[in-house]
Amino acid sequence: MAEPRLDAFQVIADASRRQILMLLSKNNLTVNNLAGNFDMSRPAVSKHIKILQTTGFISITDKGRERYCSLKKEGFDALNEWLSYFDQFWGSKLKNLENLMNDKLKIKN
Amino acid sequence: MAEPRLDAFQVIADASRRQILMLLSKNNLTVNNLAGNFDMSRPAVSKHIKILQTTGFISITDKGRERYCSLKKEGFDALNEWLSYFDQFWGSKLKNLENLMNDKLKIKN
DNA sequence: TATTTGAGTAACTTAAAGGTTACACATTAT
DNA sequence: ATAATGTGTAACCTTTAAGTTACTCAAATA
Repeated sequence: MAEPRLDAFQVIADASRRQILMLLSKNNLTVNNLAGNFDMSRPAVSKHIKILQTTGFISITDKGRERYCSLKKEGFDALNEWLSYFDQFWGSKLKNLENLMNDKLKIKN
Repeated sequence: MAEPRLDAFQVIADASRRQILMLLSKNNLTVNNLAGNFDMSRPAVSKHIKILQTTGFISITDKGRERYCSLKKEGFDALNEWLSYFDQFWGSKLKNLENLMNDKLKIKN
């Protein structure tokens, strides 16, 4: 992969990386733990992890020969900021969340 | 370009497309208007516009031989939803979500 | 100590996004 | 009618992200 230098938008453009983030939102996992969830080779996952780390989406804690991955806020900041800008067009973000929840949870009052 | 079928995340991964959206947030512009803001050729811009249209980020209104582009909410929805999910980890919006849910659902514990 | 296990790196290949130029085709203007 | 303008499409080229296999190395285990 040669360690491409990607920005936050490119980082989340990859479905595998989004899946990694999703998995880490439920448990902190090692590289091998994560790799077990994918069809691709471990080195491929390893590289995705490196990208996620260098772009601030995850942090890694070494524990012996294992490396535990966990979500990190920093990487999401640029994305939140960008979306917030456009939210001006569609009303407040809170409003969106509200609509989203009304849809998802089918709230009846 | 052969009209790749991109998802919302891939759509905004391209800096030129983000720039187009940014320009449209200030004015509704024609294809040529937009192209004037870029170094790349007009056909290249034209293809970006098509991608933005087919993925619901913009809508286009024909006016004679001109095509006016304007922002469209739909395309942003998937992104907002995805980010909202991860916002739960950083608490900033979790508070809002909680309040919202307590309000809407009148959760009793 | 020898072996297995977790993980990173190097070298290579492939698929596809993103650009270009050339062209076609309406619509508008002269 | 002819020319100019706004735009889309086709064919092509280039770059690069993303995958692979093979290898190395350090830490844990037998």
